[in-house]
Amino acid sequence: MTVRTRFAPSPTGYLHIGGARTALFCWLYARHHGGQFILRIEDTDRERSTQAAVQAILDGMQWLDLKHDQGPFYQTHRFERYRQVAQQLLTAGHAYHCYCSKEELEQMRAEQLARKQKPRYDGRCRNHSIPRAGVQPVIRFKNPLTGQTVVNDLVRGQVVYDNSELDDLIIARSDGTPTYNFTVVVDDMDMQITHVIRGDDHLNNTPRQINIFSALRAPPPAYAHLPMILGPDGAKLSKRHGAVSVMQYREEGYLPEAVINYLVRLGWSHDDQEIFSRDEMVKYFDIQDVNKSASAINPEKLLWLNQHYIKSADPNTLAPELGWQLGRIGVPVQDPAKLAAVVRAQLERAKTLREMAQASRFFFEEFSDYDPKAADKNLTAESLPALRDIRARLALLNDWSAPAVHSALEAAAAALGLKLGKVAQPVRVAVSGSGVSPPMDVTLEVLGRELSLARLDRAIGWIAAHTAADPELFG
RNA sequence: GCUCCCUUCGUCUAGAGGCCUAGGACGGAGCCCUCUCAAGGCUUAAACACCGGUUCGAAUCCGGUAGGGAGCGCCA
Repeated sequence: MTVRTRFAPSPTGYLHIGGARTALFCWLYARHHGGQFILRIEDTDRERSTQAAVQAILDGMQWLDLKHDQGPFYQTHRFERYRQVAQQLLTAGHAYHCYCSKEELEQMRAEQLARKQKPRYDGRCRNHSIPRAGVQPVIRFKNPLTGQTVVNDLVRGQVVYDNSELDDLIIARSDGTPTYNFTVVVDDMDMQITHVIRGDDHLNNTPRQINIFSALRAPPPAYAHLPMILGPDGAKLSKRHGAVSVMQYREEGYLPEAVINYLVRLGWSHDDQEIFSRDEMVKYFDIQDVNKSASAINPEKLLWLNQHYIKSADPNTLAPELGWQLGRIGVPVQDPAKLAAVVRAQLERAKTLREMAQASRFFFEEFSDYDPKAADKNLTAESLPALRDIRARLALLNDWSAPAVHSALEAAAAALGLKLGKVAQPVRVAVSGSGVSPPMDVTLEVLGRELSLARLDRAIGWIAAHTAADPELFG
């Protein structure tokens, strides 16, 4: 029997971290066993489901490179099938019409709560359901009254429920549309799902679903309920911290490889390994190794992984993403050929591509002002000779390369009897406008001769103007 | 309230009765390297929720307590 897993989101919002992790585990399990991964859109709630949300989910999965083998199947396209199966249950005596009004049910519920009981349908229409004029009945599933239902969960182990705890759930609303616990069973059965891997908020639904399976005389799939993902503060995920769209991670400059690697280690591990390639994940992933307890998101670790993947990426593949990030912060990229070189220069000093873009503005556009602190410290009368000297040496270079620039910097330092830093730092401020940049030699190489010399001239002029206006500097 | 689930450093985790003086990773601290920022290297602090039991021996097994979570809809 080939393994078939499914990811079954309801399209009421974007794909967030929790959903992505569920999708990843489903995908991994299928891949690990050479099986198939099915995407199913659970859109029976027509009020809340939107096409935009479907697209957002598809986009998110594509960005994370989680390809499904079949689907997407839409539950709204299968209403005829659900009607048919509901009828089958009715005929076989496993379901019945219930004419209770919503008000009646609400009252029942309130009374039970008042008596400190678990709210549940008391089955008053189960044996004598009396049609009421003008009332369209719902269909309820006849849950077994006695005995136990055992869920052999692949991550939780054996979980036993008394059937007396379960009530007769509605499988079709009065307007004829089917409900969640029913459509899931029909779909998992029809789509021959072998392993249901989902969030553990569904654990309590599982015995009901198993009972429907038996009424349908179909074998239930194996179940694996994944622990929740919590926000960094250990509280439930919220939009403030993590329950954001996975696409927002792209916008913030994360690589999909980093997000996937982060997610796979949330609730799963393989010895002490932290970094996993796709192939390694597929090879090692097993549901047995999934943890039972919820895990909190650790943004620092995600950042660390992201930096790891930035460092080890091919600069050429990152170049377009950096270009995109620069565009997002309003920096025009006239020379896309420069992007890969900038990536190479910044690889080790950016945790996200957005950070990289912010730190790389000066490569692509003129800065308006020097960073005041950096200028105060480095663009001074004292540094003027060094700047003039290095400017002259650089102008003479016929090989504008990092090693050549480096030699020039060293020569200038030696000639003036200064440490390298005393020459390099003023140059850094002159060409980048700030006190932080990649090493001077590669920065100048990437910047190019023309821009480098122009910015040195600008700085020399700036110092002249500012020191002249400030006699104190001459003591 | 009822049912079900969970509990190892701040966080992610290793650990299936002796290999545990509890290992790794992120983050923290310190040192080294260094033209800035990083990256890198080395060092270091930091945890078995609690109480009882079983056992020669328990982070590991059992029971209870406490804390946290989920579910209980004509939502999914």
